[in-house]
Amino acid sequence: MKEHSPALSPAERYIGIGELARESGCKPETVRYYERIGLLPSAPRNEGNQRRYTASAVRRLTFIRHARDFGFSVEAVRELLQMADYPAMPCEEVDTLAKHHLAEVEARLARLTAVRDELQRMINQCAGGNIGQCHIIDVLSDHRLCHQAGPHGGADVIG
Amino acid sequence: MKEHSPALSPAERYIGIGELARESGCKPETVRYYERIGLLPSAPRNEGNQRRYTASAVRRLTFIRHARDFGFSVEAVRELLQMADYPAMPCEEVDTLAKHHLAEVEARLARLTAVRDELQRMINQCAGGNIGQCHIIDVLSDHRLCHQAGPHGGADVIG
DNA sequence: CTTGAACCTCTAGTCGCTACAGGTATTACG
DNA sequence: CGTAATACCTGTAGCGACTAGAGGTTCAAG
Repeated sequence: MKEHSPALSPAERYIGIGELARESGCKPETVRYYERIGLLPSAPRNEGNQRRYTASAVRRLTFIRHARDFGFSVEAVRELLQMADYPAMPCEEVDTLAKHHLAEVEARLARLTAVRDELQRMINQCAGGNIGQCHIIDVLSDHRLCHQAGPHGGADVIG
Repeated sequence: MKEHSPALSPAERYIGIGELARESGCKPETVRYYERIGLLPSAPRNEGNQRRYTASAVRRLTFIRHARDFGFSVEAVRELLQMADYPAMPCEEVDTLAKHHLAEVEARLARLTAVRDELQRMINQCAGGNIGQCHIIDVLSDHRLCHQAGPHGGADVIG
């Protein structure tokens, strides 16, 4: 017996973790990871203990990957998935989550833009002499040479 | 004996890790971490085994923090520090490092901008009904609804 | 001399995967 | 049918750059 269930419609065709991963743009390890942390339900297994997936798993995983690509955290994706599971609910919460995320993205953009401008200034002002005269090292050594108002915001907050 | 060395000039005054951290804008834990990974040299200790720092440590740590604020990786900072230690060397390498980093920042900016635009579009098109009709969920479910050319680039690459 | 803040080391946790190691299952070919 | 390549399994450890906590010591002020 190759598959767990007999007589499947084409729409219910089972695929392995590799094909699922290919179709949704991630790696098998990541799929198993998502299962472990509960983003994907535990997949049914065939007789040889290998995970079998249907088209609905492809859809769910595609949703996850896409939301992750947009920069939503795994926890946010978890909430989005819960919401997506109840199509009759008002979409207010989805909207709120998306707006909150947009605000974060805009904040990061602002910081990153400031950093880019400052980096450009640093580089443009480097006359190409030796390190002792190098404007880049100067700026890094002394925040006052920086055109920013305050601190840039901490490394983790930049990216 | 309170301090390790007698008769210090005011410029050589010793401070503790807390004051160093305050003056350079990070936490004592981070200072110890930087020492552990070799960004800061092992600090001399007083008789009670506590780290004592001079103004040069403040300068070095400020340099580190500032470079990190600009988004340079710890490894890049390590290289910058080495270069800064040799002021007579040509600043070509510093320039290259900075330019390379600028290119990365610009790439991130481009991706983040694309994400912001798409998020804005998603949110604007949400009519406020229920989740079944929600454009945000639609876009996340189906990449074809996205105005992007290709994939956004993977979550880690966004920030 | 006592109290409380600051300091010490060591370990483990964060986030979102990714990469092994060491084994089993499936599949394609001859 | 046998074999070899590939895909899959579990479990654990690693990445980067810290951060947090436990459990203890030292310092500085009153």
